[in-house]
Amino acid sequence: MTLNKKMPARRQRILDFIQTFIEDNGLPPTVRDIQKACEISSTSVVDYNLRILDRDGFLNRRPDVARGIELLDDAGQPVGAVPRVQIVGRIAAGSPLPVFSAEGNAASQEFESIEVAPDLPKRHGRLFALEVQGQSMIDALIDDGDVVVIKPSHLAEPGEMVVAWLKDEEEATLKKFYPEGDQVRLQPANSSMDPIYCSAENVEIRGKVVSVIRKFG
Amino acid sequence: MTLNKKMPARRQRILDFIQTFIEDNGLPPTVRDIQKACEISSTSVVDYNLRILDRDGFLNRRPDVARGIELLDDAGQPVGAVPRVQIVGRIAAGSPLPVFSAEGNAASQEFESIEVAPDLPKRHGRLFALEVQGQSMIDALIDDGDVVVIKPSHLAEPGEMVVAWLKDEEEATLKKFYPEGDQVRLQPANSSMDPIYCSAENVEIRGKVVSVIRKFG
DNA sequence: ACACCTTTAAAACTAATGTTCTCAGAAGGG
DNA sequence: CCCTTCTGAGAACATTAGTTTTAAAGGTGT
Repeated sequence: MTLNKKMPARRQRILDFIQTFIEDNGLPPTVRDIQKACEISSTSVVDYNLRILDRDGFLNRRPDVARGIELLDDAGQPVGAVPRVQIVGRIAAGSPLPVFSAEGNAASQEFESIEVAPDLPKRHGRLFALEVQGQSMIDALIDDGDVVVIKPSHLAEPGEMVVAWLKDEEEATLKKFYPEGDQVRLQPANSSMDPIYCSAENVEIRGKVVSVIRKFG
Repeated sequence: MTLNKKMPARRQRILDFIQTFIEDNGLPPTVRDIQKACEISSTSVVDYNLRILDRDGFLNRRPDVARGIELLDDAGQPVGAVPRVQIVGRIAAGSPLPVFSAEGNAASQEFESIEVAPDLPKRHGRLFALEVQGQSMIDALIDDGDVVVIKPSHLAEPGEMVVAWLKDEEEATLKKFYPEGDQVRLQPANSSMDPIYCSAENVEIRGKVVSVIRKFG
């Protein structure tokens, strides 16, 4: 989605410079700032490239506004905005897991969102969150009210903490994932607890746990 | 430190507007943006007030730069920088707690920092963090490697999660704080565990736990 | 070679925007 | 009361900065 066609080196350099400039100075650069920094002979060339970057969704330009450049991330959202992830539902032992839908969050507007550290979305892309209800995840060292930040995925590397759906039990659980042949070992984070063994067909990975956040007050 | 003298309502309004504008638009406002929003009759009045706000350390103005306003926080640092809290040390059962010094972090440069959600520093001010080493905090549902975000304080309200230093035992612990006469009840977060009772003299509160962060990958 | 599109270039134009000048009322101190 | 300082107002000024115009060089496919 990020690039269908090739990005000319000069245009990439412009894009990189804008990001660096904003980080360093707290405000977007002017056309002439870009011109000098990228060693471009004319402002019109900068304008030309900005026009394309705008058209291709890499940034927004506010017409006739000084420094009116706004960088967009891969999801088309302004960069530098407060990083929020939607809490798409609650998770508890025995309760059905909400569906992770990358699009069409129209129905989930009733749920809140939570602020997270900016490096999370930066490193993992689009994320969702679940609020844990009850003490059922205590073996994963996750308390009532904790928020679990999740990257949607159907695959996982051995050892990764995943949101697993046990089909037969109709139960969601947070465990470390270890495939062992046609069996799967699900290891609780609390190493004093015993693992669960399931048949691979019975386990459905819904996502990887990226972070657990507990807030007080 | 924030204000020695009175801040006129209009000047405060300008300051608030600048902050809101930056949050909403991702770039600072122009003098005329401020003029319209704050219903000021002349740009020179805006300039006059900005000059004073600059002199008093509330913001930086870059001369002759469009939208060259940069808001500063109470510590004189640019607002909007990535929110980081210093990890001032590690905490483990039986190990001495590092001292929380608000100033003079010159010696603690060897430690890393961690990105946190922007609302944490916004709500609680200056924060520190400790990285938990080992399984000793497992009764507080805190795992090896978790980062505990702390607001320095020597007082706490009943029920708050605190960093407590037990003098006799020379031990740091994270528990919920309940004063009971000249006794103190320290309740683990995991409600299936039993509380500890100490004499009030033996307990020293070092800070309040604001958040616990666990990152994977 | 020829159309056609992309990209670069130089210069000028115009709107946006920071700054300054002059004037005036209000507030406080001697 | 007069003087100074702080604050506000209106207008003009000067620079910054987005935009446009025109032209041409570099590809690509036919």
